[in-house]
Amino acid sequence: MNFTKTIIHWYSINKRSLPWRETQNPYKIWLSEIILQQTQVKQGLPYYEAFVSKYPTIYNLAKAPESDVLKLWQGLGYYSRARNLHATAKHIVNELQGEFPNTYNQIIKLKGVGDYTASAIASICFNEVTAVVDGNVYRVLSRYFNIDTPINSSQGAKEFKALAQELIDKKQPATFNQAIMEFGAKQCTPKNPDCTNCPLNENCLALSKQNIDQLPVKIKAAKAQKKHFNFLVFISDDGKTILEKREGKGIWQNLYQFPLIETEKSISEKSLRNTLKNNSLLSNQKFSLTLYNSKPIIHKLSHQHLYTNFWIITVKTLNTNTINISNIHTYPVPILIGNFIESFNFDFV
DNA sequence: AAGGCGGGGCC
DNA sequence: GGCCCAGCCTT
Repeated sequence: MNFTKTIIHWYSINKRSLPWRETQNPYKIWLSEIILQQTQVKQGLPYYEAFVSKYPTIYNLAKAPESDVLKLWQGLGYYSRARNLHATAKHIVNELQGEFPNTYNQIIKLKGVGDYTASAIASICFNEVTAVVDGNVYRVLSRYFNIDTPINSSQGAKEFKALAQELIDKKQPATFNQAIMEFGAKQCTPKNPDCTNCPLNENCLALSKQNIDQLPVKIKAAKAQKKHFNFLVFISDDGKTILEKREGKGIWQNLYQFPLIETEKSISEKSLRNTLKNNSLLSNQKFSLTLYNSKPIIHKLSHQHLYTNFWIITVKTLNTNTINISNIHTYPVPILIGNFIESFNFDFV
């Protein structure tokens, strides 16, 4: 049995039951694909359910405020996905009369949709013969054919796309695309793949050459930088605090945070106290300052390691950017802030 | 071509 | 600690 037939047969036996596999509705498929970008099924599944429940159609999503969409996305990461999702929903409703584009060439024009996502939607919803290439596909193909072209190079992207396009089942592109991804996720895993019980082990070139552990080849990313984040958790006598919206580029765009002092090195309480004396948010009032966490909370992002302190500052009154603490749970915040809010007992206020 | 962009899970 | 995950966008 050849590669394509074997993969599809394996899938028919081993596929997981997942909600987006029960539909060809382009809105739901699109939603699931955006959620699953760089995200494992287990992590994305509850978010998919929540979005379908709160926004059953693209019209519901288009009508929502961006802040609500970000709130529902909170904790999933890569928030540009949520911003683009919302912008694209509005675009389809307002400019395309609510009609989801139905070809790869049209779909890929949508904001937040690249080659992978366009191929997934076009094949699953509209039966177009266009092969998906995601992390799973890179791994399966690089191993089966023993290809060492770096997968995160432009040459690699072209090469693997062309190979997948050759292998795709022209009569059932949707099934093949989902099958090869599922195969990568459950059989040809990154670590310790179960090659002994693999239906492709007879002709897998990397296996015969003992190259499984070396493939796929990936150009290494730069190491994460360390930063020191000092969040100022103001609490006023009348139950207010300060949350600011992160504007511009950079992490957590359009999410909210406590006022932040970012430093190259860690900052002492004494030095922070001096800095605060001249802080306009305090307008020369007396204040008390205590560090909430006993040691810095290390929040690891792909490209930054954030050494974080939460400083509690009680003060009589606040004037700028204040919110009522009783409403704090309605703002979209990065999970680093969200975890703090959850663990810190604001109820006494 | 390279770097930015999250958070969780595994080893 | 490092690596990976149903990638995309900007520079």
